[in-house]
Amino acid sequence: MPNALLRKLSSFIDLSEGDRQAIEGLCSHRITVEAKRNLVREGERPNDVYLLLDGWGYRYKLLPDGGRHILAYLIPGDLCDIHIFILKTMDHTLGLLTPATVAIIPQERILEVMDKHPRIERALWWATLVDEAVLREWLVNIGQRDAYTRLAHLFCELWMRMRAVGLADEGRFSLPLTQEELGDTMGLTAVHVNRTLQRMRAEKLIMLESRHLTITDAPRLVETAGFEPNYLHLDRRAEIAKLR
Amino acid sequence: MPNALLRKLSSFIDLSEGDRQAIEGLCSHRITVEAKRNLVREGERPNDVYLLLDGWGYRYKLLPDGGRHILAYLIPGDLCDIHIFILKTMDHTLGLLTPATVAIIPQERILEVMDKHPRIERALWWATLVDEAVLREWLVNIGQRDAYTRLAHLFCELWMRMRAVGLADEGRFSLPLTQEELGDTMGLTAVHVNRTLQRMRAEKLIMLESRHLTITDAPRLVETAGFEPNYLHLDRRAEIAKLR
DNA sequence: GCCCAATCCTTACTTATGTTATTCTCACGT
DNA sequence: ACGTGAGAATAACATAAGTAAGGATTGGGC
Repeated sequence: MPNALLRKLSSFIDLSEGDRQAIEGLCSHRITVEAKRNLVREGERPNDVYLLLDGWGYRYKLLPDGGRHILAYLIPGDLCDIHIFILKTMDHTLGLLTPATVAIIPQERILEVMDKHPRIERALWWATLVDEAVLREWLVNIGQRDAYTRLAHLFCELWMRMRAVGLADEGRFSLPLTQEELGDTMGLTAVHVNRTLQRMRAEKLIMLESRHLTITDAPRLVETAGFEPNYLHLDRRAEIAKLR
Repeated sequence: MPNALLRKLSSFIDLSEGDRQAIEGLCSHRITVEAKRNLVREGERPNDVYLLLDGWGYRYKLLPDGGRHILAYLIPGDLCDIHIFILKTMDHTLGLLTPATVAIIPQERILEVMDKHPRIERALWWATLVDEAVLREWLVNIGQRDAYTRLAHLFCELWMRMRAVGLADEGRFSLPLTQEELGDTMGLTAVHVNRTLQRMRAEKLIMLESRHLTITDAPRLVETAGFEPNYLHLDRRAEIAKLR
């Protein structure tokens, strides 16, 4: 299995053989973690950078009233904040949704590699900025769109991101999220997520079963979502992965 | 009038005299811009970094259906993304709400200063990461809280941020936002913002008049918002500006 | 001092989404 | 095979927030 980080960064910038080896090197210390574990909790200050190689992770905050809001999903190739050590403490929690393979990279290693490989440094910054851009788009999504459009938009985004790391064939990919988790992501209740998914199924846009999403009518899904992939900043190689 | 950026960064880190002068130097090229102008539009690729010295700015995205969502407010001392040049194009627009004084800093100047002054580099990263943390909190705000709590939370945040740059005395500060703009920020209609403000006034939490917000019952406002300022990462000097 | 436009406020009515509760369906462990 | 529990699916009902439209204020430009 190819290295997801390598694959992701390559879609942004051409890497030399040395760059590639350096990236492989970063992933050398791997651990496997069971589902539902937290990697870093709100209030803590991690010493390492985590890189997800396999499985799904997520960022979330808990509210005093027991609510939870999911802030981001991490798929293979995604890094947690490479500059977290500048801040005193985490303001949210980073957890795993599925069993996962995680590379643990000590701060110094990352800094050293970024120092020696300017292209990697640039690519890592790109990845960080894209994460932030995704956050902005989620804000728009929740703020401005109704439940149906919102879910459609999320599915389009996850589809594109999974494709970018080679984890979606055609319109089908792993989506290990419960309706409750989808609700906590979109600011909806699980009940309403269910209603909305029924409708999307009835209208033959998607199939969602046994933790896999199949997009059955991509053009219409993209259209109803008003999905514009520019915020993912896949520009350079985006041609390869055109929407249709 | 003191330099707002200097003031903000000082609340995070102790700066040397040299650092201070370097920061002052960054602000040397100033322009004044009239209200409602855009500084950088979606799709463009700016060459300079903008620093807001006076007035209010905001980031927003327009939707195909004519909707608008406001992603962030910029108050004096705030910078626009110092690494925007890594991405090919802006995925949102940066505009001004009021007449403003803006410092224009060429990329190279910023890079040069960051290179020569590691403390400034660190402080600028801190500012960037805080901006992102604010984005996350906004997502939670819109996703999980009702209109009343949402507005209360926004007011708490803006109050804290204005205080951090010395622009709020007691519970009063400039808030040049129309109800429509508040709505586009919180994912609400102007009508509902109005209703909600009425209620907040009736319950004596705030006064909002002639573009100024006065917080009349801070403890209750903070409590109803469930406001936890940790995400603003004001840790070091936060003691000075305790909530109550 | 007066006009115009923007902002604000208000009302009556509609609707999307939340709430609560019950049943259904598997996957899994013993 | 059997029970258990998490997740999914429904249903009836409640409510927060949206819509549309009009009137009241305000403040800046002449």
